[in-house]
Amino acid sequence: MGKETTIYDIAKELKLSPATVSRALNDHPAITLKTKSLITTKAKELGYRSNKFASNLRRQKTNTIGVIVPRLNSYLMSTVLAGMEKVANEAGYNLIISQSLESQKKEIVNARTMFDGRVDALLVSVAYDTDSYEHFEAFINKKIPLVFFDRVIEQFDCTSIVIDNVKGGYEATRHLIDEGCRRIMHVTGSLKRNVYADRLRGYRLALAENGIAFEEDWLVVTDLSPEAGRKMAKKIQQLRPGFDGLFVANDSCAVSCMGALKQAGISVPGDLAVVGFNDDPLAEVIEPQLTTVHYPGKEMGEIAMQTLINHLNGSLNMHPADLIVLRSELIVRQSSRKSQAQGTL
Amino acid sequence: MGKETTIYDIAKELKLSPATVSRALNDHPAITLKTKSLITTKAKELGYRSNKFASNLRRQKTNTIGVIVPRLNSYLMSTVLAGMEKVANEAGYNLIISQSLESQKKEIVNARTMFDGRVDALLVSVAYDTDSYEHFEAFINKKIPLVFFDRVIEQFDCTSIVIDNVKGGYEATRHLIDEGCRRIMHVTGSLKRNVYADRLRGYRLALAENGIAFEEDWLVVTDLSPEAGRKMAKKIQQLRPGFDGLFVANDSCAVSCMGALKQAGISVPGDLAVVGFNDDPLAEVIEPQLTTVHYPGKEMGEIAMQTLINHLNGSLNMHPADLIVLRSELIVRQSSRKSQAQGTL
DNA sequence: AAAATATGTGCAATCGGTTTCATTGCAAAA
DNA sequence: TTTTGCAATGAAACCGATTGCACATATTTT
Repeated sequence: MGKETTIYDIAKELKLSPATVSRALNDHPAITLKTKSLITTKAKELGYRSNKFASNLRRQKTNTIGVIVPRLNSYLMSTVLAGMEKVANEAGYNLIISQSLESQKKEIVNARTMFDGRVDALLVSVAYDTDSYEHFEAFINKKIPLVFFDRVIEQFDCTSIVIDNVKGGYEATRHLIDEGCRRIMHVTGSLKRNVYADRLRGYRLALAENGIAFEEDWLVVTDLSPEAGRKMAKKIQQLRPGFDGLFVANDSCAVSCMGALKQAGISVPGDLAVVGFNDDPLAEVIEPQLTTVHYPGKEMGEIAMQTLINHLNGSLNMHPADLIVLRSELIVRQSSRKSQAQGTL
Repeated sequence: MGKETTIYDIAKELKLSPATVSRALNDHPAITLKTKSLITTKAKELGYRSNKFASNLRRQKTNTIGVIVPRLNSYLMSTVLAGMEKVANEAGYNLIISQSLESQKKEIVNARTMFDGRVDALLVSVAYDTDSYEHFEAFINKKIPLVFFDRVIEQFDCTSIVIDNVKGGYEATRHLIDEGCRRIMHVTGSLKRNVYADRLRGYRLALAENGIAFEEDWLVVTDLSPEAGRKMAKKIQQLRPGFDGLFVANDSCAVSCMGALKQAGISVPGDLAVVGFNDDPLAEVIEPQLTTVHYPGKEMGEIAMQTLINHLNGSLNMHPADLIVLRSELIVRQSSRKSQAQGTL
């Protein structure tokens, strides 16, 4: 609680005005080099540190960027955040991170908090069940830059950073078909979310393109949790030998499903070829290794943040309706290699 | 950029003073219920939101808690952070999160930023190579609550939240011995860090207790990355059949090591029993499933944050030298079941 | 009925930088 | 020598909420 030194203290000691001190510390061109060095030296001597509140209050700027994610503790999201933090930190911005825990209600509260906290910009990946978007309007109205990533919404003309989920879904399915699958189940998340809706679109596109008629009960909407994966395994077991392919929209669900299938004596890929999504480290560890779509999480975080910061610094005009699509690609591993694995069982 | 409404606007409209408005909005007891509801109604009508800068400036409090972690994108850390965020959010605190990327240099910069940002408190898990601690002294001097978790330092009389790493290391090693191992390699991280030093201590304790002489070259210090795990596998292969047990201080390293061992034709646990640490989801997925020490990450985050907030709110005196130790326990899975697995090979 | 005590509001200072608009001093131009 | 121009610095008004103290009513006590 020792009293902080302020620019007034520095000014008094040097018999200068606080205005000059402020300018010197901000490297204002109108101040002599000599005066500047005098002031910075004294500042160091007194252990001065700028009071951000005062500065923020005056300049109406926080140097803080808000991020709302569904959850912090998922491989994908923590990777994206790591990328964001790195870029933001280097650019001198602070990150306020909060998680919606997949609930719209909490997302609304978080958005409000960010708004009241006067963040300079907001980055959002929306929750599982979000279906109204008024809580973001305040940002639009106040022209606070708002960027969506991964799980985006088209409601507003905001910059969005995504991967090509249609392509990802298409390639995953197409690959299964190429491996000889004809009856491919698709396990996914809420179709309100672009990521899942688009992957489904890709899936259906691949089916159609190969003359396979899609049936409603090939599609299962779940919360994509590991438990959901285990439940799916049970279901698949009962329907046997209904399906020969399985495309799950998320690796952790796919992996737990594979584990349960294995226990049930169903062979992957022999009986059922499996493809996941995201390229979670789990995918490389499970046996057989999981074919999946690589998701460039860190790059997404870095690019989203960089784009935003460029915009905040005025070096780049973020056109309202910008869409940035990152490359993702299918990583083929053993879980889908039906053609080579026939002998396994 | 529309002009914000302030308490002055509300005051003017209602012909009251800003002081009254401020008090009403803060639920001050000296204001009539009638006046209060009048004011809150008008505030809502005008879309008022408090200006935190002004408030912070006046009250010298940010309602923000800083967190510095080695990295955001590790299972353990993202889980801890998820716990912290949850509690902080519920208590109305914001979290500023930054990562040191295991570098002391960045940790110093981050600490400085947190300090200048006037966080109300700071939570830290120190970087891999940190070996001087002056960057935290500023917090001590200014009596800003400083709490270490997981990777703690004894330098300061700060509250620390840890698990009993000695016990964890002891139980892991003891278990290997019970399973019949006599030559147990220990792969760990920097011994500057309590977590690794203590696990090593537990390891040696277990060896000593069972009359096994520890040899220097049983101990390998690495960065515990997956690559390190793969390298270890190669080394083990060369030394064969030097070791019959392996205790790795972290699951992701243990898992990648197991994968490489498997490829090299070394059977786990038949040839080599393996135990990891942390209970990463990977541990349950690898085959054989990895015996490991469960680490209550979410609880650690929640408890660290709750303790801190209680202290900030004055409801709990955090004695300077408080140490909170969370329970962790060995989870026995197949990777260490030597006694039952003899037949495998 | 007068005095003492509550009760509800307002005044004005304060928090610490930032910034506009002078002002001062000195050198170059007339 | 006087004027003009510019460079460096200062004075003071912000930014918006908080809060100690004063003050005016309203209520209770004597």
